[in-house]
Amino acid sequence: MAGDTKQRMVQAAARSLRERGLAATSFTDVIAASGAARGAIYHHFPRGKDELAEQAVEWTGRRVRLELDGITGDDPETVLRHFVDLIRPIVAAAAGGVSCAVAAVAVEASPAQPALTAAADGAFQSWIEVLAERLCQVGVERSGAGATAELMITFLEGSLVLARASGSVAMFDRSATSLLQALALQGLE
Amino acid sequence: MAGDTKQRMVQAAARSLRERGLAATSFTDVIAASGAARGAIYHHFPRGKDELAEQAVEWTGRRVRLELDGITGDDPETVLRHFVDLIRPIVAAAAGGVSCAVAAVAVEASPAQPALTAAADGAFQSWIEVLAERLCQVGVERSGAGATAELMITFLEGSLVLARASGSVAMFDRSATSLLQALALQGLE
DNA sequence: GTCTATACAAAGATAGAC
DNA sequence: GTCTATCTTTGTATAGAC
Repeated sequence: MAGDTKQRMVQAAARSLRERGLAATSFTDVIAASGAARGAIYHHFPRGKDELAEQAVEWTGRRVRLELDGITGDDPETVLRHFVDLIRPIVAAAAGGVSCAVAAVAVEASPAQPALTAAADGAFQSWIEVLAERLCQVGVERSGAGATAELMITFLEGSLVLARASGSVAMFDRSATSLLQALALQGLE
Repeated sequence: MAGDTKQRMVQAAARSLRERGLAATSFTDVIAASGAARGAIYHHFPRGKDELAEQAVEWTGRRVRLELDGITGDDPETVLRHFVDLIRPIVAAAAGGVSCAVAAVAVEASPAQPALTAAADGAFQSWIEVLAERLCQVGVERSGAGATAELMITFLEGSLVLARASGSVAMFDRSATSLLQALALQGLE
C-alpha cells in the first residue's frame, strides 16, 4: 500500500544518515534502497530533502526512546548499568561505520534549516526525559536525575563520535566503567 | 608568500568543517574565504578535497592540543575543573553553530576515506594523551588517568553535539557539574 | 607558481504522462 | 498516486595561458 512506500523511504533515509551523514544522503540512494520512484519524494515530502531528513530524525527519536523505555532496575546503579548495556551495541555499530542519525543532523544542519536542528534537539530531549523519569522512579531527586540523564545522553553521543573515529568499542568500555564507578559513589538516591 | 596561501586555505577549511560539516565544505567557499585561486587547490593539495580536509583536521588537532597543554593544577579535581572551564567557550561556540571539525569528519567520513578517519582518530587520541599525562602528573594512577581522560574527551564531543542541537550551553553546565562532582568523590589520586 | 576557463558528474527539484 | 524524463545548479577536477 501507499503508506509503506513512505515509511520505507524514511527508514532508508535514517540508515543513510547514520552511514553517510546529512549532506551525503542523496535521493538517489534513498530511492534505490527503498524501491521508490524519483518523483515519489516530492509527493510524500513536499518540502523535499529537509522534510525527509526531519521525519527520519523523528522516527529515530521515537525508536530509541522506546528502547530506553525498556530499561529496568530497582536502584540508580542498576538503571545506569542497564543503560550502558543497552547502548553498547549502538556504539559498536558506530565503530563499524553506522552511527547516529540525530547526531549527523545536529552536526550538519545549517542555521537556514531550523526545523532540522529542532527535530534533533527534540529527539535528544525525549531520550533525556525518559531516562530522568526512570531515575526518579528509583528514588533519585528530580534535579539530580535530570542532570544525570543529560550526562548519560551526552556520554552516549560522544561515545558514538569517538567510536566511529577509532573503529573500536574499547574506549567506550573503559570510559563507561569509569563513569559508572564515579556515579555509583555519588549515592544518587 | 606561498606558504601563507596554503595555511589560509587549511584554516578556512577547518572553519567550514566546524560550521557546515565535511560534505558541505566546498572549494568555492574555501577559495572565497581564503582569497586563493581555484587552481591553487590542486597545486597545494594534489589529492584534492580529502587532503585539504585531512590537513584541516590535523591543524585543529594540534591547535586544541596546545590549549589542553595549558591546563594547570596541583590535584585531579583542579585539573578537571580547569578542563571544564577551558572547553566551555568551545561548547558555547557549538551552541552558536560552530562546532568541532574533528567530530564532523569523524561522523561524515566514509570507509572509502580511511585517511580522514585516521586523522580524526589521531586528533582525539592526542587530546586524550595530553589530559591523561596531566592527570598522572598530579598523582592519578596511569590506567585510571587514561580512562578518565577518555571519559572527559568523550564528554567534550558529546557536549558539542548536544549544544549545537539545543543552541544552548545550559545542559553542558548542568552535566559538567554533575560529572565533576561524581569524579571528585571518586578520589582519583 | 598563480590564475582563468572549462569539462564532467551528481545533486535537488519539477513537469507531465499514465 | 506513481513513475519517467528533464531542468538547473553546484560540485570536483583539469587544462593551459601567463
